[in-house]
Amino acid sequence: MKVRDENKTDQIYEATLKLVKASGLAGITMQAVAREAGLATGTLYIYFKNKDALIISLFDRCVKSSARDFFKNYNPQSPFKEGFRIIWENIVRHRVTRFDESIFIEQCFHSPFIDEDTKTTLRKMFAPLVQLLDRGKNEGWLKAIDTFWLLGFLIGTINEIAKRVTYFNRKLTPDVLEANFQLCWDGIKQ
Amino acid sequence: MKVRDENKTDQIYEATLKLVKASGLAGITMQAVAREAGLATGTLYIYFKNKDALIISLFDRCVKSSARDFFKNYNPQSPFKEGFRIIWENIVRHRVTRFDESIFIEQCFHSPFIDEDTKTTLRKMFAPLVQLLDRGKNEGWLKAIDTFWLLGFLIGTINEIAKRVTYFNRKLTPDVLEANFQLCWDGIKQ
DNA sequence: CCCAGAAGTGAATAATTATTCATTTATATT
DNA sequence: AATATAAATGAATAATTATTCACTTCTGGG
Repeated sequence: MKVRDENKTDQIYEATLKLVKASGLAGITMQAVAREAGLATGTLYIYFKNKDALIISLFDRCVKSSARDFFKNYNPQSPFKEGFRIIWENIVRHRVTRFDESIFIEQCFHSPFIDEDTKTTLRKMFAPLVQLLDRGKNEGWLKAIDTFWLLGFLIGTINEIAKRVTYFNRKLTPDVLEANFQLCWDGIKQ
Repeated sequence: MKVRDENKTDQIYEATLKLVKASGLAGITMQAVAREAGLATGTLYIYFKNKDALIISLFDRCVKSSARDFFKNYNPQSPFKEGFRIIWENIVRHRVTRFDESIFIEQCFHSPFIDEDTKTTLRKMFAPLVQLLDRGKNEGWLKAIDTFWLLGFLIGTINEIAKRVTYFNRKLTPDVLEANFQLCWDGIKQ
């Protein structure tokens, strides 16, 4: 009996991400994904019920991958600024190195594939950062602005850093990282 | 002889923007656009050669609409901070009130419809802001960080403000505007 | 008030894309 | 080594969507 090669799931995911990065969700076809993954079209349907299932399942994987990376090495007990810097850099690095995932998530957000519930789940991903920001305000580090806007401010700048590194072929050198951190930090600090 | 109703072009544009906002470029069909615009499918082909032409033409209109709004009431001779505030607020207001256009431009950027040349054109849209930021650095208002990153920082936060106002149904009150301006300004200021 | 000619229509057709399935290939088990 | 069973294939089919076109509806000019 031939056994299922679970690597193929990843091959399919990576092929999809690559194509979405290159030409968006609108440009995706099952044939293109199969070709990119080096498989026959029919094979996709062994691993996924249909196109929707593939997209939704990949979306889920991307969200989990983000959640894993964002709070790596973060200890909620550590001093505020230290913890903040770790999370900030984690998110930046993740968005840059897995830019294809970020684009995919962004595109899914405005697509017929993802429903409102799933969007809500995604938003919960930032919960530990929200808590940390609240703590930062209590400890007097941060401006007394609604955490909702503080978080948006941070996410916005980080997303744009990732776009610029990718589109303009910039490197994420320590200098670049430091300059951008300074921009963020001076923005939110009391 | 029946004469062409140029309002229809706008009807078609608005219908497309509405649908893209609701379910992304991936979800767009000519039939859906026609239905949304209250026209027959065939009518779309009187006003546009085909789907690609519709998308590209709308993209162009959106870019022009942005360029018009971004630098409204801006006088390059006025004091730095004053000019900066005007442009900043123009962009925020435009992104919020024409959020559908922002989403559309963003989605087109990652789609098979828009080519590299067109993307380059779009990026030139910010030229007057780039100049102002350079001047701000010369006059000692801003941090000595590559204008490339200063611009990215500002665009990123503004985009996220627009997303949050829209998705979470917030109002762009003077308070909200002021708080977010403070975040941006404190970030970039020397 | 008629007519020419273009706008507007939507069902028919063409093109593209998703999905299936008969067949082939591979490999665990005996 | 033979068998059984599931993976893998890709051409065939189904479904969806873009585009056309024969026809109808307007309306400006005569």
